[in-house]
Amino acid sequence: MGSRTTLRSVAEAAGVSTAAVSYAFNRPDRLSTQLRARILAVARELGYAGPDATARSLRTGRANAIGVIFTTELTYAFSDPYVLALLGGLTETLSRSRTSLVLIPFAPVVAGLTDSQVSESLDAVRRAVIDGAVADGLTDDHPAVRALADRSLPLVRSSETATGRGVLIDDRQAGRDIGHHLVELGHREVAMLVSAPLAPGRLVDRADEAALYPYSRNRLAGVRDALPADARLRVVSGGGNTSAAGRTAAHTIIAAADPPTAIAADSDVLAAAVVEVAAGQGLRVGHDLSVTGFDDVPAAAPAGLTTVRQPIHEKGQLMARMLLDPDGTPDRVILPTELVVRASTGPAPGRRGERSAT
Amino acid sequence: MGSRTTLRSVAEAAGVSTAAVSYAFNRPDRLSTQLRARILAVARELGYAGPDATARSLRTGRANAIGVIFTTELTYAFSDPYVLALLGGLTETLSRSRTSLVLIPFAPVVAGLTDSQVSESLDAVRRAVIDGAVADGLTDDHPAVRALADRSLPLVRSSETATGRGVLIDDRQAGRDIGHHLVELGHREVAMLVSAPLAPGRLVDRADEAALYPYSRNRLAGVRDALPADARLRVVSGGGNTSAAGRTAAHTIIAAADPPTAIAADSDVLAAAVVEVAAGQGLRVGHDLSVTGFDDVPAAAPAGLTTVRQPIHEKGQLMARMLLDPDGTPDRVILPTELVVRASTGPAPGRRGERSAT
DNA sequence: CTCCTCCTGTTAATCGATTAACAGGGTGCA
DNA sequence: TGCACCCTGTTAATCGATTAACAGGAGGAG
Repeated sequence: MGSRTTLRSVAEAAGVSTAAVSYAFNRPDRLSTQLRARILAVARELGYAGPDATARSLRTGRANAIGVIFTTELTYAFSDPYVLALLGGLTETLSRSRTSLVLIPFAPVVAGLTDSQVSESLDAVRRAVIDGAVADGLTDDHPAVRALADRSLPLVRSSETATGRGVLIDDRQAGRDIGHHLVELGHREVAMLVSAPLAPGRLVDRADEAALYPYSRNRLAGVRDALPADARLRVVSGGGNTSAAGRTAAHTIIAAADPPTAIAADSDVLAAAVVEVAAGQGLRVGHDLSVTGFDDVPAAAPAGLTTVRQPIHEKGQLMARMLLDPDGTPDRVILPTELVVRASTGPAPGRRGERSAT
Repeated sequence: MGSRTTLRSVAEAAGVSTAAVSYAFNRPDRLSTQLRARILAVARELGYAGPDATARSLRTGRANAIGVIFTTELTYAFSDPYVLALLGGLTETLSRSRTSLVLIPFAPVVAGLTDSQVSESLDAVRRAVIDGAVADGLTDDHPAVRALADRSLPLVRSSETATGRGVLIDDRQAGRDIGHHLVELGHREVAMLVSAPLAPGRLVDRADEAALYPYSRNRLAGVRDALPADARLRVVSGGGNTSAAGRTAAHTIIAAADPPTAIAADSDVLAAAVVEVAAGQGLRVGHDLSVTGFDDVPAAAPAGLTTVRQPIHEKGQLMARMLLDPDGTPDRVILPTELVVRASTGPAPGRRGERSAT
């Protein structure tokens, strides 16, 4: 009376031990059919729906859930095709083992956060009842990653510098592929558009490069590798990887006194924004201006976007599997990428026909 | 040694009570600055990252998380714009209170599930460590909803028959709005395309109607209300609310011996698929065939789709707020909808020019 | 000098389960 | 008859914290 019904109250009402009630719900074979039936009947009568989830988690040490950290505004995250594909892969694998996915919010790192904001944000990370977590695109020294590591939770990362487990792609090689493709087409004036926590359109100098996401840095390095000495590469911030930010940045680039002949974007979202702006300015994409993306999201093919395909869905599946079955999976996997050439890239203007063999 | 470090081991190492350690982490003001510093130092030394999340949840009775049930394949869910908008609204509000969102998988009800499949699926629902849950588009007698109710967790629904709390729209009125619009345009041969757990393209008879989602039934009833006696309405299953299923259904409808002049779809996704198929068959949408959708998702405007706008994002925000602050929010809210007329609807063929005033 | 408060820290009950170890009775078999 | 083994069910320790109630000492007011 008064207090909620628990395993114990059911046991008392049925005149058995709490162990018996527990077995009635968890191990039917440990009890005679009649006793189990009686216990279940008493439970139903008392409105007892089964063992409490939290208590069970505490006792068994399993939460049946894994977490994923969101450092961007969650609202935006649900419009990012990369994130969606990753979530799709994760949940597909998780749901097979009846494991939930916990979306953990962390204050977006738009501007610098004060310490107290960070520690407040960390609260959600610390309080999350999970068996492991996925941190995609976060550096080792990100507060959330650190908090997770401190909790000594199994962690899967997508970062190159992964300590512990990771599923990654060779961003630098992918960058080279893009670079070579553009160079082959005769481009010597290239702009790289990276999503970064910097104002969209802003020119990224060497000092700023530290602020870039690790994958951006690597892709950038790859593009640099591929460019010959006589080529010029400028790096421009695309802001938060949204269409709007991409358009802003695209305008800046295109309006420059000496615009590039090719723009290599960090993501298909940004690339699509560039294509849109370019078309709006009367430029023929693939002729007057070449544009490349990254990821090969579903929208890339219809848009005719040259891009690097990475198996995002599989990445999510694999990350989930690594957390569910640590022993049956490797600690580190590098997934293949592939340059997909479509209509958005073509010979550099003024050099048409010069395309070198293969 | 051997065992993980806990609040207790820190207390012992520091030579204080466990209460002191707890206070050091949760209530700085209860301890002298020096003692707190000493405890924190000892904790750091021992690699103690703070109170265990699960134990804390058990003791305080708060999980700092709310759940949302997914009955469709999760992979698909992340491509459904309605779901994404709802999730966006939910997470936006939740992240402000540092609350996580738990995505709980439940076996998709494609075909009939066996009892054991259902009870296996229910496991995730029972084990979810949450303070409340959102069940969108599920009937009262859905096993997952029942399981949640049995756990006596606060529940927010979007269903008309909501027991407890709910955020809903007037689906029937929305249906009437669509019906009136089409009737005004002179349409008398109308097909309603509903997402339902039935084969796409299949004609839905009165018996099948019980299998429709509640919102579909209500929208259907609304359309029926609006149609005059001389009009004919056929109901067709659009399957699982995907483009692919929608295209299949669209083909069936358009290929019929006596095709309708207007197709009212249950969702913008289905409507867009219809438009695509119709265009592919050389039909001019808005002239030869009128098409309406539902939701007014982002893609609807560019596609020129006539549809009913519902404030999905706000719905999500409100649902979250209801769970976070039960006392400060009403039990039941009906959100407004609005018919948005665009180019996909026009006068019925053979009646052009007859459009009645307003 | 006495009484009252405030400040710090401790005691101990409690949240709601799981499960290894044990025990008693029935069966099967030699 | 004796012994081993299987079936059922119980005992009791444990998972890792939170927090109301209490207590001792310091300082202030009267």
